[in-house]
Amino acid sequence: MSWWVLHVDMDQFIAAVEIRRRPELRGLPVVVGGSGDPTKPRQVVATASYEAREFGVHSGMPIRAAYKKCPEAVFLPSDPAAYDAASAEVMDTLRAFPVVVEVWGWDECFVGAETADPEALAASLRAAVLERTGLTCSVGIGDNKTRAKLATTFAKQPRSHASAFEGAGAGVPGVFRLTAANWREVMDHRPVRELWGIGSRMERNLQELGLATVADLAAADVEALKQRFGPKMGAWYAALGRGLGDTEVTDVPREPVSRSREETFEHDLASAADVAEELRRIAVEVTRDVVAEGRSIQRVWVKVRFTSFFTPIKSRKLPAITQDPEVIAATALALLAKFELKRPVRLLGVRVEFAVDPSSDA
DNA sequence: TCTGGGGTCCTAGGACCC
DNA sequence: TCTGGGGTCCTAGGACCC
Repeated sequence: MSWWVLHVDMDQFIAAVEIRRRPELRGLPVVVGGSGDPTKPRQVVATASYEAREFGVHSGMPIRAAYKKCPEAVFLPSDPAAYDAASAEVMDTLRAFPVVVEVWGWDECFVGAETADPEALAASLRAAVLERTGLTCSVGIGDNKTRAKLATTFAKQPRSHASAFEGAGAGVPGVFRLTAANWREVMDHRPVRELWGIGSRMERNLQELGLATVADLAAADVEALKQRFGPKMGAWYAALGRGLGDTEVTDVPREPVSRSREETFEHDLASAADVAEELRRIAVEVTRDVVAEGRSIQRVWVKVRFTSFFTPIKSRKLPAITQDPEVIAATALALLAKFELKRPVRLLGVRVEFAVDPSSDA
């Protein structure tokens, strides 16, 4: 028996939940996102079914672009409450096993377990989720979170790709094992961008240091990385290249530290009065959300996106913590005065940071 | 086809204090 | 008159993730 970290990731989760309640959609291209009206601008795809992906539709793409690529697709509005409920079904199913479940979002979690046969456990988890919820998932098996999370991407690939790897993990559909034993073989030649935590900007930065592949990053001088990216991030990137990561899995949910609301307007706001009015409304709404959760606020951010997509943010710490929507609205408006509002506004957002809850022992 | 919304964490620079 | 180094708080900005 030894400690394993599994990463469970639902397959096309949002689309799958929609198809589950409308079985007639099975096998059709389905695109979920925004209001469900594919002719409306300023909305993006949340999830596309595999059939829609065949047409080149993918999440993050403007819905109007998806409509151009695949006009015959079924376009559905996003229904967060339904995804919340389906997610809870999945997580409860996993918690019925003698494992630790650490939820990471609607459609994924880490599962920590003592087991002699992680592949058998992964198969049991997948079978139970399918039986209880009608939804399918893929499972990455790792000796830490970094490797488990990455393993899932291989678990989702067509078997012809995944089974091309030698060593542990190949053979079982929907499951892949990535550990210290096969890390180099699987990852060395891959671009750093495939690592969990390296985005497009960091890929470019690393490129400038001559680090293109995972093997390059693994062999890089840690001090040079710290010099360039700071003490924490430099050390972290070096570790990432070697597949090192956290082995701890906890079922204690993390306390949120902030909450926000933001809104992209279908038509840009051109007048200062309109901007102020909308900002006030959003500030009051986010305060209402926070108060409903019993939290107080100690800091306020205001985000403004202009038509150019330039998106500055201003923030202010409050002199005293508060739950008063009028204080938050007044603070947001005071912050708004610090922006140069010379061009039309595309988006407004208000984020508030929670006051540290004295009852928590963190 | 212009580019959503909701989060977290890290770094840097200036102010201020000792 | 000029000289220093360290620590902490605050704000801005950047990067990542789903």
